[in-house]
Amino acid sequence: MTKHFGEYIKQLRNEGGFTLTQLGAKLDLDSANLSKIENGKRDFDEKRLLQLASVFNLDLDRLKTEFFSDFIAKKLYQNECSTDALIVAEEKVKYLKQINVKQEKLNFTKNND
Amino acid sequence: MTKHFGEYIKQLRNEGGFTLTQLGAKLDLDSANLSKIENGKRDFDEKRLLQLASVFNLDLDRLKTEFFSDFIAKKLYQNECSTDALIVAEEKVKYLKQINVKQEKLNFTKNND
DNA sequence: ACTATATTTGTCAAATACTGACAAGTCTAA
DNA sequence: TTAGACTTGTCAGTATTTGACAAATATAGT
Repeated sequence: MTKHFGEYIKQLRNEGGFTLTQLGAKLDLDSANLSKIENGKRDFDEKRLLQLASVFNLDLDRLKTEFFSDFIAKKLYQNECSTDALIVAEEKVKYLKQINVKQEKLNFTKNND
Repeated sequence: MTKHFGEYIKQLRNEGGFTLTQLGAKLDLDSANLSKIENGKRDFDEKRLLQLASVFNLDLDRLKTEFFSDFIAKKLYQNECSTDALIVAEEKVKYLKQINVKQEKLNFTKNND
């Protein structure tokens, strides 16, 4: 388990035997900034997840899970929020998906009047 | 269940019989902007959670749970991220807390050399 | 229909946060 | 001690968020 996503990247990088400069190049990222990310002083930008996955041949969905779980844990921890929020969040995601399905059905009907 | 936190505020406001202007005043918030929040067109600012809790006499921890669960659900939904992230996040929160405890112990020892 | 109030929507400048870039520092191994 | 790796600090440019206000629309009472 890593303290933050940057630490996870560092692990990957070390396992892969890359330098900061090498990995930075693959991610379009200054090595200095990558260093900060690895040390938790900057956040890794969501938009580079796909690149990261492809550099290390990772499954994007798993990587997302890693990234967002980190993001969420940090948020809850920093705000001293109960992990009950996670349970509630799960229900809400279901609810949002369900609404979306309903909306699609409505649009379908509408477009076929 | 509400689609977003703003909708939840709207419920509270209606139950309390306030107008947007009235509630806005209590929250230091322009009524127009509060309207946008209620309709999901702006985000409610975290820093006003305490005020919100006090206006409606709500338990702050419960309100935080509501707020952050919404925040998290939105994040996962928008990024099409698996809810597995929630399980992982729970472990991570535990881990972060545990690290913090260890750190405190270290500091304690240090300060008492 | 008219008026007053409530709500919604659009816009904009100011404040804030984020990002890329680079310089300068420390660390490490040959 | 020198080269490459890594860390840290800083800063201007960019993007995002926020507060504020005007104007449009909606709603309810008369």
